[in-house]
Amino acid sequence: MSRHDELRRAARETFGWPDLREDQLTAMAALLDGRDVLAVMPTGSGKSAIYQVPALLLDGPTLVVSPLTALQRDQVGQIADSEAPDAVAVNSAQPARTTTKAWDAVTEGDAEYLFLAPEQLAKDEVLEQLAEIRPSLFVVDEAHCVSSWGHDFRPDYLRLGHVIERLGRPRVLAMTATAGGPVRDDIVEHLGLRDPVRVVSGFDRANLYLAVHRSTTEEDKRNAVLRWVREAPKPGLVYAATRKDSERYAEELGAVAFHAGMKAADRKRVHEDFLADRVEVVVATSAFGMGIDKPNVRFVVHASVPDSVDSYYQQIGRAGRDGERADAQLFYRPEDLGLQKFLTARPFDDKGVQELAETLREQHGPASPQEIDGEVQQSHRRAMNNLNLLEQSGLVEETAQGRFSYTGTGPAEAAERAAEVSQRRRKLDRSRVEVMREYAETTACRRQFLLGYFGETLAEPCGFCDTCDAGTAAEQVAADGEFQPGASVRHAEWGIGQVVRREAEKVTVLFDEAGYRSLSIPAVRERGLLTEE
DNA sequence: CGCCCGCTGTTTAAACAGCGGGCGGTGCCTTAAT
Repeated sequence: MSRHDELRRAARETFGWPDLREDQLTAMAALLDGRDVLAVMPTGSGKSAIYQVPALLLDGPTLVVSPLTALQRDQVGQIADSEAPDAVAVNSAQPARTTTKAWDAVTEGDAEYLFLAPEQLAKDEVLEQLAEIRPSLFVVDEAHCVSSWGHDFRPDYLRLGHVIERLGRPRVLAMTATAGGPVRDDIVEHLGLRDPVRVVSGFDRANLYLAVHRSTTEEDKRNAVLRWVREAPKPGLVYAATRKDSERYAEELGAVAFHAGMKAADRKRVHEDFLADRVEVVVATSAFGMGIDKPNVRFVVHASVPDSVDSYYQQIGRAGRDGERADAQLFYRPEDLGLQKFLTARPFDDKGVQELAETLREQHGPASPQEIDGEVQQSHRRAMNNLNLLEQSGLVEETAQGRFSYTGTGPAEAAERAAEVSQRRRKLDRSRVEVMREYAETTACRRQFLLGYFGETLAEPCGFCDTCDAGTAAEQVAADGEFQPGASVRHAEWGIGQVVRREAEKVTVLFDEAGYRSLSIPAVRERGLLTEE
């Protein structure tokens, strides 16, 4: 029996799925062959199947790294409802007794799927247990978190590559619905994927109408948001930039707020009420979203720009999953970009890096991250961020299984090199905010813009966005063939990059060092700023 | 970087302008105190 037939049969018999799509089969077969896989596929396209089915055919349990305990609970429940072998979770949100049972089930081979957050994998005793179990498949769900959270908010995401090594390098599957170029690179690099099979499928959401409303004053914008949402078909979702704003809009709209400052019970209730159509409109910060798979969301309104096109696309992707018309409306003021720049520009922790470097240098022999964490007067998050920075600076190396040593000279060098790494990151983050500006301000086709950002091309303006309606999209189609998306270019100051977007008079390039930059074509021509490689 | 809120001072004494300080988003996990 061919690999594909074998997979189809397992899918049918165990999960009751009548057939698998070609891209699912490609990814699954690659895993059976022992390859690493990066799957970038829209939500609702059966991403989970990609690990659930091959897991049945591989010896040894499957580890699934999942960012939220709520998601873990949902997925465990979903598998329990099928004929598949058992799934369990290990996290702090469940009673200790449940966790003990979960470990027993996995150790004795009674459970096939084990869900945990990356923070669990930062603990030595967890790694020791897992190493004995010898998992055959390592899955990173919502893998964009590696990039969006790993660099500061949840640094354990950036350490998963080491965890994979430590576990004897099982094959790895990284899955996400949204990832532009740098995010994909981040995932591949930090998970240490080896020549991964990349399965990337359709980004276009043709039933989403895309539009941007520009306002001059804050007050005008507020009123425009309120007016639009009041008149729109429901249910819908409004994204606000701050907690306070989400509450204010919610009150004015007679809607419900959702943000991370709320009590867990309240958040749970809002989530459930929205899914069950008991609440028509939720006004949320970016906390709301992951795990929301509701078919009939008629609009996603942004009352403020998010921090990147990646986030924007992720958020508007929650609208119109039933395929019916839905709206993605962005209410834009350039001033709102300031907040996103502030939020993505966390200061470099000079003292912390020095303390960590000093501690590492004085230790006897290589140490585990947990031991290093215990030696410094810093929170886990700070310590791991600083360890990650030192590692990216080339000053820390894994010199024994799961243990790390300092290879640099003094703390001064450490601080200097780590600051450079940190600054490069910040530049990229800022440039991603700038691309959000470009989206909001373009007169070209918005869909062509979004798809281009994710490396897909749409030959003609889409005819289903505000710029197409206004007739400006057609004017922005470049008349010549120079600097087309994908072309490699070189800039005197910013070095090597790749064209991600071309308009009639403008080109946007993703530079390896400087992030996203937009250049005017006349200036480029006149001063010979860019050369195609 | 820009807002909002609260304080000050002004002035058709109850409300309003002007100014400055503080604040702003994502979730694990842990453990101590009720």
